[in-house]
Amino acid sequence: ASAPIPITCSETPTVSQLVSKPHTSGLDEDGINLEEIREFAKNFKIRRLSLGLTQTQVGQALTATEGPAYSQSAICRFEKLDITPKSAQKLKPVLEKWLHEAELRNQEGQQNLMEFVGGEPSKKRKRRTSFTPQAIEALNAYFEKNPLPTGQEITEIAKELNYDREVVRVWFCNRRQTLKNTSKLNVFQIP
Amino acid sequence: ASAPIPITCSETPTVSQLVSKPHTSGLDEDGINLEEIREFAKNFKIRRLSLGLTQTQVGQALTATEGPAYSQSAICRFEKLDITPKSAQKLKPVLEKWLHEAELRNQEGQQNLMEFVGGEPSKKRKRRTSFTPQAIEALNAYFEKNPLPTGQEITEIAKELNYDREVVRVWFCNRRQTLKNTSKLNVFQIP
DNA sequence: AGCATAAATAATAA
DNA sequence: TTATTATTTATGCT
Repeated sequence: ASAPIPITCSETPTVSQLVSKPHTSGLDEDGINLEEIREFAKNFKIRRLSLGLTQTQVGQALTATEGPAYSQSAICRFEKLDITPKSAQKLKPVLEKWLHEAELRNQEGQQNLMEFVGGEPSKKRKRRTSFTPQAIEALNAYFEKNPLPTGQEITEIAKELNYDREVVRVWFCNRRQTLKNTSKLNVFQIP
Repeated sequence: ASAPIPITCSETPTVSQLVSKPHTSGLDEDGINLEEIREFAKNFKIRRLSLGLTQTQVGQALTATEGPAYSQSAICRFEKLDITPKSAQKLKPVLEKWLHEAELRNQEGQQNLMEFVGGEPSKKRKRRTSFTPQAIEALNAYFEKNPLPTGQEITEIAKELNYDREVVRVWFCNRRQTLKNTSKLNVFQIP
């Protein structure tokens, strides 16, 4: 059979669904200890944050060291237990081992950890950009014409205004966000 | 290893600048224990995250309970030690007391913590909007009537709302997942 | 002293 | 998983 087109989503429930069921003993039908996974997921997040690592960093580091690739989304879903028990069971030991190793490196020094994670040792936060009034005016004009420019258009705008492309892209993101918030404010609570 | 943090300005230096100076004993000229403040700031962040609180929540809660108002920026600057020793010294006991109280409440249950913090107990994360508000309203109405529509029903809904059938199908998939997960989202709840 | 918003991070529709 | 939205954190400014 080729190219099956499922009409409904998989019926396999996620860990968070199963673990909240009151009458299960903590083991699912495959003998997976859901309660243990829940505990670990909670703990994992706190330990990750204690190390000062992001979901993205963990995903990228795992992708570099282990076989399969792990995206930021995958780590996010594990922490929220928004995955099936089978997936969680498979991922748990990988995360456990990696995190333990990371903590050991961290004790040897922050530098060792960053080396282990694979990122640049001291990636600094980008300096906050100050747009000139002229640039803001121009950006707003573009935004009014099209609040959701394509990648090509962003590149052109950035070139025209002589700003970094990424900076322009983020400006549009934040501008959409701000607009959405303010218009919502007007809808729900008019002073 | 070198600390590339030049203190060029003539203004009062921040804690993070002072604490990184190699040959100070940890006490500044006013007898403030900078090392202790640094330790606390680091610890405060981890404990805050363990409680699942944002800087904004802490600031708002402090504003409500204590005398002076604290913005999210203020909490941020404290955690990063981007403040003068004098300010840090003043803020530290306030944060310490508040956080301890929050942790006690948390042990009594997640609900107690949220009550203490002052936020709405079950404030749901706003949903990402790729549909128009009208469409979402309609979709939710359909979903309430039947969260698991047949292929035929999906086709009809899609036609009615003038969206692609596949788009509507996926919306229901994600909607089911999201609903189930968000109601059990609380990782930190006491079993 | 803190607002406005740029940048970074987490969550999620597709 | 990818690409984007939603949320949180950080900082330039006055």
